[in-house]
Amino acid sequence: MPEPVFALIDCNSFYASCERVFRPDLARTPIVVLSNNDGCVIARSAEAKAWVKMGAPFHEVRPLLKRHGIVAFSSNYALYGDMSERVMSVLEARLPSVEVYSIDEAFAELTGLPEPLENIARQLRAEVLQKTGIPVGIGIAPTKTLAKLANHAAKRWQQQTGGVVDLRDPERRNKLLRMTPVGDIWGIGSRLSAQLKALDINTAWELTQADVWTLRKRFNVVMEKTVRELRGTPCMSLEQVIEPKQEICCSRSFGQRLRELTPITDAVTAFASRAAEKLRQQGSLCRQVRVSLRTGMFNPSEAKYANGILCQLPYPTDDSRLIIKAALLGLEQVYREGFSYAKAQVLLSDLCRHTDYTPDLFSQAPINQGQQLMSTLDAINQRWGRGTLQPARLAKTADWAMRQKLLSPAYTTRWQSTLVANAK
DNA sequence: TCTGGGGTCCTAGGACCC
DNA sequence: TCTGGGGTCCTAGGACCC
Repeated sequence: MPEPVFALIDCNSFYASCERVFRPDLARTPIVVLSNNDGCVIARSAEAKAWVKMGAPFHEVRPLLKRHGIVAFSSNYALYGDMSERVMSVLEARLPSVEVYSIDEAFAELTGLPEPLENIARQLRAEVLQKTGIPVGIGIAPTKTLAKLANHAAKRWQQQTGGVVDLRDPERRNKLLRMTPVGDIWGIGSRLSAQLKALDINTAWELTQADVWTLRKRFNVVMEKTVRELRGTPCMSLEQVIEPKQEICCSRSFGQRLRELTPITDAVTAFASRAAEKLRQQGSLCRQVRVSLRTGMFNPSEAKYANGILCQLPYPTDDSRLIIKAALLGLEQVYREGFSYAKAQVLLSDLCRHTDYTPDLFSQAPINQGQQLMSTLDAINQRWGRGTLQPARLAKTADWAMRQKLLSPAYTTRWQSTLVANAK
């Protein structure tokens, strides 16, 4: 058996790069992309990174953006999702096994491909750029955790490396491990990093030198796997099968604070409806609906309140109407007068596969009732764009709708092409 | 007099990721 | 005025059973 080789392919400043593909005039202009509601900065082009921190509240950095000529965009997930599919198709066409890990990252196994792998990676990089306009970095290593690290290095020393780093050479690996802070490792967040520092483990290399069993006892198996992977022993494999999600969530901050129950009811109806749609998309049923509601958490002068409630459904279902009904019953119990609410969430849990569920003889589950209606609804919404058909109770213009003042056009979607066609 | 112990299931909460 | 959204895995501890 040949030693396994993993690659991590990661798009550079993905959301910012997507915006730039359709705005070549901004090729050298620093760009940031904002979270929903234009709340905070969630992506920065390379030039913007020097000036703006990740997660910085937009309203705080606004003057700074202006001062440095940084252009801001509201997030446009329809666009990013579409660009992501294009990038992944190129990878899947070229590589034998690909695991799409997130919207902008994929792992791949390069085991057995002809050397030098670095050349394959460089060609791949060029092809993705040429076909999609998106620049990527590629890390190569014997484990996923090390491939992540290699990818970091490829981005950090883009000029010197040409965006590709192969960490299979132990000497090169140790050199990099010694200069990597422990908190930069995949799987070590801020909490664990602080705890490790308290044990005088500051760099990735020091972590590889620590005793695995002690670490396992002090932390958990995840930590153990991380350490073993850093030492070069693969503990994680490529996962190509997409498992159905175990929870489905739809949550948004409102565009403005809401005090009255009515507009919040509208929002929760919309969130429940969207969550039910996702549920049907993956062919699952749910038994539980959790609704939660909260006020703003940052402003000290605002009265704070946060509460959630779990509603059991009488039988597993994917029917929007039942899910909305349960969510609204929950909302009534959670809502208190006198607060300014900032955000609501609908979470579907205790899921099972549609095909696995057979209602027993005496259950109250109606067989197939509403299924026809739901699939028609989904078909229309897929054909004409999300929200074409909605629950009747939803108002046309919503008080809760997001603020997205800086949204780019939907360059790539069918809905947009229809609009353009009509305009002609 | 004496008040077990082991296994399993479930849930909440903590930590992480992008 | 204004601070995202959507997930996963692991563990501890309680409930329950025998």
